[in-house]
Amino acid sequence: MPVPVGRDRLPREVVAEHQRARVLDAAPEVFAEHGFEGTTVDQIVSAAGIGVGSFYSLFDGKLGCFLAAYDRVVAAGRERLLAAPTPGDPWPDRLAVSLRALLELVEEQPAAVRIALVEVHTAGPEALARHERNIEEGARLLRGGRRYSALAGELPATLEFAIVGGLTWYLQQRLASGTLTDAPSLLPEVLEIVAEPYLGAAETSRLASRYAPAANRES
Amino acid sequence: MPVPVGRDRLPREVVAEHQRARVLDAAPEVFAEHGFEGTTVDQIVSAAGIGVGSFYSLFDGKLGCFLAAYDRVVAAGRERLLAAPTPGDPWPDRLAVSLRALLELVEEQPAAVRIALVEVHTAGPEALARHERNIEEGARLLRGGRRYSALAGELPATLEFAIVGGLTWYLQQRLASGTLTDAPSLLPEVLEIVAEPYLGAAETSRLASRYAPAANRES
Amino acid sequence: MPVPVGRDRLPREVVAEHQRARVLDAAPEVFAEHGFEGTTVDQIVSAAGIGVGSFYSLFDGKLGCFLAAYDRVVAAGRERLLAAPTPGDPWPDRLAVSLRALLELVEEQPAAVRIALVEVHTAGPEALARHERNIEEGARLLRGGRRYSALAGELPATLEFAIVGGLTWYLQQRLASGTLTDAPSLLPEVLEIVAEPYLGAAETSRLASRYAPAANRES
Amino acid sequence: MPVPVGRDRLPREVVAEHQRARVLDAAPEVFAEHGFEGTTVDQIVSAAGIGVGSFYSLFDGKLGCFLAAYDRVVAAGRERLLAAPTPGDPWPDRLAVSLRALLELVEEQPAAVRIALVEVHTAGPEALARHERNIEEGARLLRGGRRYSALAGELPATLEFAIVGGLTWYLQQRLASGTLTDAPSLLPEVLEIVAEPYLGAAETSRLASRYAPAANRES
DNA sequence: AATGAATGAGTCTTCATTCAT
DNA sequence: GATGAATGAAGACTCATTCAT
Repeated sequence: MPVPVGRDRLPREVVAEHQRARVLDAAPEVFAEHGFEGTTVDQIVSAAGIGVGSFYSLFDGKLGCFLAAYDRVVAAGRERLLAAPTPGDPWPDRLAVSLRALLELVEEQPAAVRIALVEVHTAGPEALARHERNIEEGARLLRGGRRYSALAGELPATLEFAIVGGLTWYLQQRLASGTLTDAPSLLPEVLEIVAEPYLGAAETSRLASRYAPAANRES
Repeated sequence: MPVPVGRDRLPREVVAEHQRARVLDAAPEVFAEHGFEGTTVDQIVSAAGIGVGSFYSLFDGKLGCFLAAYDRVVAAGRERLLAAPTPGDPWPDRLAVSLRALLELVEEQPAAVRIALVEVHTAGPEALARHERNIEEGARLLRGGRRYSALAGELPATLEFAIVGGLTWYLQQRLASGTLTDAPSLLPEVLEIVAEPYLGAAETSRLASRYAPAANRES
Repeated sequence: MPVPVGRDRLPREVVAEHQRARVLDAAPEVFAEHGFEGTTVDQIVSAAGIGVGSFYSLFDGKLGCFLAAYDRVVAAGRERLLAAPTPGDPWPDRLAVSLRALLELVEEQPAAVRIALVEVHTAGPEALARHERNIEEGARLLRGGRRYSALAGELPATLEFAIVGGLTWYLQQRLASGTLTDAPSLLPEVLEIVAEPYLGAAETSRLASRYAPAANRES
Repeated sequence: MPVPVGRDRLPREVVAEHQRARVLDAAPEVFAEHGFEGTTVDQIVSAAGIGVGSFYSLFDGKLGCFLAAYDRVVAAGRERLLAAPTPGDPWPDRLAVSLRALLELVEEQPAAVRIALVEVHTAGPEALARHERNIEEGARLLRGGRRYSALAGELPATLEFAIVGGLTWYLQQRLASGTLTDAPSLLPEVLEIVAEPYLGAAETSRLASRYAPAANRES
């Protein structure tokens, strides 16, 4: 594989991207800890190990930084949830695998999840607008499950929003209480919230025992 | 000029209580509009028509005022929800009537509902702690419905939290979009979220048609 | 003379006005020393002996303070120049007396004169606009002298602006060089600049010897 | 590959000088638009098409750049004003031709004139000192006209400063108002300000009609 | 007891200057 | 030699809280 001729195009841009990445890596932790309003730019730059000046050349102020971090967190999460399931599998299986991936994400990056679900509400109208678009996308994906429901016709139009809300609440609660050491073990409960309205209790239970780790199957 | 003995022992306290009430009446509107961090003490005292000095003799700072307003709003809401149903009635009917009362409350005092469900997340750990206690109380009340469920044994332990989360989300969404002109008509959907896990689809539907206003029964 | 009934309406407003006055007294010195851009709000509040917060409740920022100081300085100057001459006197005499008053003002309050004539150019468009209006007023007043001129018809339309410019320049120069210890003695030169175009050299000379202090007549 | 001896001894210096020239060409426009304090180094280097690093190796900071630009502008202006008149001609004619050249300069390079006459006041003491030296030189040149004045003995010592001040003011006013499309046509007024004190009204008028463009002679 | 004028710590942001590449 | 990314000191301004009247 031939290396492109030319001395070092990379360095400059790579470094810039690298710095942006450092900030976007550090920002969620800071925003998650203090909230959007309570976070100061100084806290962010300290955590990222850059100067204030660099921060302002990298982002359009504190809000710009939050939005960028939010977008990145959401993009990474979407990617992960969509990449997890095997393409040809039936919807219930794909849903279960995606939710398991979500739980793993929550365990690995609680701060990222927190800014995507909680802090986004406090960062002004633009953040809220983006959040709503993302929630709607989530609801749209979920709605695909209606074809698997015997009760499809009776399901209320806002079901998906209620599900997303319930799920968010559930994760938030776990996040806040700090008791989230074995996230994947929560899969049965999460499936209960998300899948049961479409598949019914019995099928949901079967799905849970198929995808939950062994440790939980015996409970 | 002799002052009548005991002239204003009462008045003083009464006036103080009256002023506290004025502030607690005005505060939810202000906090709901600007968020906790975004609200200034000046905005509160202006809305309440008192001086800053009085404010600080009445409350322990901005946070103290928020907590007091939150407590009052929650107490009034609990009172209302508990007082609405007829004591001897069966649980499903009492639930439906309470939820209808909740929807009326949302319509009448959206700001109060908003600080109780949304802004409370941004007012620091003490606010969060109180909120969690209240949510737990709500979940405890709801849990009483399990005895009516055929599936009682299979219901996940966190079901009630998910329900509260879904309900909160649902109300929040409606609140934010500003389209909440006929709150009581939402009763069927709300029952779907709250009651269906316990009573099943059929019974929930029957409950809805019994307590929803006529206008919606025909839909 | 009966004192108005009522405890103390004065104090509050008097104090407020007093503080404003303190700032407006101190500001010209600071602005004159560092220029508009070079002056910091901290320098102003230190000089005035108040806190930053008070400053911002008194004025609409640094520019607001400058404009207020400029207006006050101009108003005081106009007042002084207009009040100096004896109403019934002929124009040349009134002009001479006004100019003598101006020179006294320059000697007493060089900082005030400096912000009115020099710094005003660096404080943005609003300051410039006000300055131009004032200059035009000065030119208008001066134009009254044309009726005393034998050459009235031939005088260029912009004569008055050139005179004001020349006078400004002259004062500025003296101000800048710091050699302005006996301002009134400059009256003959100032009359030369301002009055000569209207009255001619001979009459101007006579005017100067009539209004200049004795000490200079012999030179 | 042998490099030709002495290949680029010149080029290096030439390039440096070339870059300096590019900056000094661009700087007046920038300083004239934003004022000295309001101008950022970034604006200058962007306009000049060089990097910040180069800027700092070329000049001693922003002030150094301004001073260099000021000097260059003044030198070019002096050159032009001195080169315009025919050496052997009488002083009044040489003055008229120089002033016409000045007006052409104002029309061609308003930004240069602006930094030389206006912005120089806001660039600190060193700039002011240089400015004063230049003004004094102008006054000295002007003073040569006294020998042509019948009133030579009576002319005040500061006449020349007042003339320069009046002229500056006049040009500034025209520059600021943006109405300076046909600068040479202003020659009669400018002569009125500058030459009349020496030559008297009649001779000044004759001078104007001799050097003003035809279009104005008929007025 | 009630008021609101006064305070100043703390925030976001800009920009002249340096220095590693 | 030239570049521009990085720096951080410094500025304008806000607002929770205090305290003299």
